[in-house]
Amino acid sequence: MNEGVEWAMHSCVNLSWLPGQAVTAKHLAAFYDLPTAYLNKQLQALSRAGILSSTSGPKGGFQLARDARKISLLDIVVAIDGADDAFRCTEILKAGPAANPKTDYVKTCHISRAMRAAELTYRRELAGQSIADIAEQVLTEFPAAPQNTRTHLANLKS
Amino acid sequence: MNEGVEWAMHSCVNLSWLPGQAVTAKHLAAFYDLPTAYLNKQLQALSRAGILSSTSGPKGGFQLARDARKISLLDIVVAIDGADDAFRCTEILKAGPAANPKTDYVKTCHISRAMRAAELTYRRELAGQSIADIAEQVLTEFPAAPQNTRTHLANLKS
DNA sequence: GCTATTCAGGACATTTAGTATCCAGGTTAT
DNA sequence: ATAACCTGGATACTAAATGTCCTGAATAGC
Repeated sequence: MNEGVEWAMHSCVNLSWLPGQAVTAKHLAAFYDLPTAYLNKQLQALSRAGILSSTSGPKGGFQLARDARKISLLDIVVAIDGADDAFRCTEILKAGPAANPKTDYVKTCHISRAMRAAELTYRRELAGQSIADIAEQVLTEFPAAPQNTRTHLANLKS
Repeated sequence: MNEGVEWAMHSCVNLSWLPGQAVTAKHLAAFYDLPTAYLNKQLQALSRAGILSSTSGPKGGFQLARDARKISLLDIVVAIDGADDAFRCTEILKAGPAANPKTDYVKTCHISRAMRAAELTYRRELAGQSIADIAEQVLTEFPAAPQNTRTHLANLKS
């Protein structure tokens, strides 16, 4: 899985501490010492997916496009890593002796179906966790986290 | 995910129709028109993992090393694709302002934990499906499958 | 023993995906 | 007007997946 997924999730949690405030890619990158230009690519992907909204120009930057409770971890995985399953059925049964060229083996092959079922439980689990859930867990463990994040980002001189 | 996982699973189902009989990599590859040398690599991995047993020399080949009910889809995924999670926590929190160098963020980071939890449901699902389960499903739908597989493999002239 | 068959595994080549940088162009606050 | 900032394409580098080839070891049949 793309490493950008991790960056995107942490960045979204950070942005959740600053609702309605635009944060530049440069600041988000500096927070974890990430390559700015490359993180920017991930942020653009989140923006295209409607997870973040971006504003150009001075005082511009990124912010959550909707309530953190409505942004699931799955949303971020799909935005950064794509919607494809990890296991891709290439329908090798079509090359076998009992093959029917008309059959959609992605749907009928029992191996494909078992792998797909596992993938669905994975996605269901990720869909059930929101950025707000993560933020709340962090808040419980580190009540100072939001303020710390805000002051640290504010102190990053552009 | 490695495409060899799909090949390995189908090959194991085929081998489950021929208990106690060695089948060569060449024959297993010819069954689905797969590259012999490369499939052989996957079969070797299954052999190293104790899923298949191999015998050298004429009349040699591969066979299931244990009862198909004791071979889960997860066993095969791990043997071919490795045991690593799809999401790899790189502990970017260590580079953040509230970092504690002593902390194991793979275990304490809530994002890491959420991703890990999803991965576990995925693995639990795959661990609950055996090659025998798949074979049984195929048998129910296509009662002639075992015999067809046997005769087809037998007719593949070396 | 000799030979043919087959697995074991290392070396290598090719292709594809992930990682990363740079720049030219458009937007906007001051 | 200028500087800050996002957008997206072009490009380069690296790592992983895919695939081939070859040598060596084991073994069945003669």
